[in-house]
Amino acid sequence: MKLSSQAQAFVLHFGEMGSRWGFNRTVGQMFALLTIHPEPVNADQLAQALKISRGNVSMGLKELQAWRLVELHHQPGDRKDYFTAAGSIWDLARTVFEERRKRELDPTLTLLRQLLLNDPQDEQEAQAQEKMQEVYDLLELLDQFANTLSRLEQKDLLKLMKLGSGISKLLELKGKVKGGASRAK
Amino acid sequence: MKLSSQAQAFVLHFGEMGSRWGFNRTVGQMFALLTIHPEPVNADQLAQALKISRGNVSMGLKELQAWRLVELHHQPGDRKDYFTAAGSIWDLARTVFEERRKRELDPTLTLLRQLLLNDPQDEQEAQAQEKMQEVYDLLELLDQFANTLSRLEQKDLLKLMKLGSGISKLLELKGKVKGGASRAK
DNA sequence: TACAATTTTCAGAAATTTCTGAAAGTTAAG
DNA sequence: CTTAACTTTCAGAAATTTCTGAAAATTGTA
Repeated sequence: MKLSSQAQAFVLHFGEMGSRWGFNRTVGQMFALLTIHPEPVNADQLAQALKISRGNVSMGLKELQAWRLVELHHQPGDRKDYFTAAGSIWDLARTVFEERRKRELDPTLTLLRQLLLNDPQDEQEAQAQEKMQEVYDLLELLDQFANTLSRLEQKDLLKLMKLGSGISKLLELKGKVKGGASRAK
Repeated sequence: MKLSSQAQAFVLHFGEMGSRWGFNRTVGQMFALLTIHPEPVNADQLAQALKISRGNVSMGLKELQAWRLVELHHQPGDRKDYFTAAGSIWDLARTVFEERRKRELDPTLTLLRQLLLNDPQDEQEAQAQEKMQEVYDLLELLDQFANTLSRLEQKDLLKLMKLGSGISKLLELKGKVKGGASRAK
């Protein structure tokens, strides 16, 4: 498997960005390669194309499977496992978005829920809890919103994202229109 | 400066989550502490409370300043620098969101713009570029949307986030209502 | 200017994460 | 069952990131 210099640059960049997006360099590279490569790719091909060890590829694929970003395929008469990116670019983005929501918000929500169960023992603690409650409320809202967005149909999501500042205008409508959205069943 | 065990837990957790949110452990801890602490805090207090070196505090504060998450204050008659979190919880969240957009999307958009300028040399490259274009279009849209959201007034943002699945209903309205949002000036 | 208080820097140490490759494990075919 | 093809595991090595603390730089005051 030969990568064009374009593809090479794309793959290397995803490797560099990987850590900001929640995975390590080689996982980022593997994801990039599978994303632009139209044909299913096997582990040896990945190791060769990315110049990394076979073991590393195995671990990386496990990670990508945990993220639900790859799909396993088989070629008739070949015992190797072949992989492709799991779905369209939009599907992939949605999956990354969902996984990140889980990893970046859920643990904190869980902890804050715990901490907020305790009664504050003094003024100092009461003040800290107030802040924690604010953090909790915001993250909870964000979590629900992220959840809503990732459940939207692509058509609606696209419409929403293209609204731009028109969003405010649309929000003004809410509740002002006879039979408007807020009242719809 | 003494931290209650509640505050301690909060701070340690932010330290652990730090790497997922884009900063390292001690920066995460410093951010958490400044967020729940009502009074301005100086570098020595941070070092003592978090049990880290003075040098590390200095680097961490530099990082938090780069993120625009802290504000510098001075106490009359005291030459030390004192810090507080920069604004309300909402302000902070918005800032983190904006910074992350910059760090996680902009470099990739820049690279893809570059790569897409080149004419594909063969079929293979043409196919790869098609995918890259898709990735670009999606990230560009996401970037603009993130931008729109972070410019929204808190009131509107809150309204939007609370809509839940009502979003689809509201989107249906778009363009169907006389003088609706899409046509408003 | 001189000095003391404070902050910043940065080389090397420590901690953490990632990677390799050999060995162990699994699976399909004969 | 046996074997060969393939995948996974994981201990230790390598790479990277973070942290420390002493020295250098900066700053306000007298």
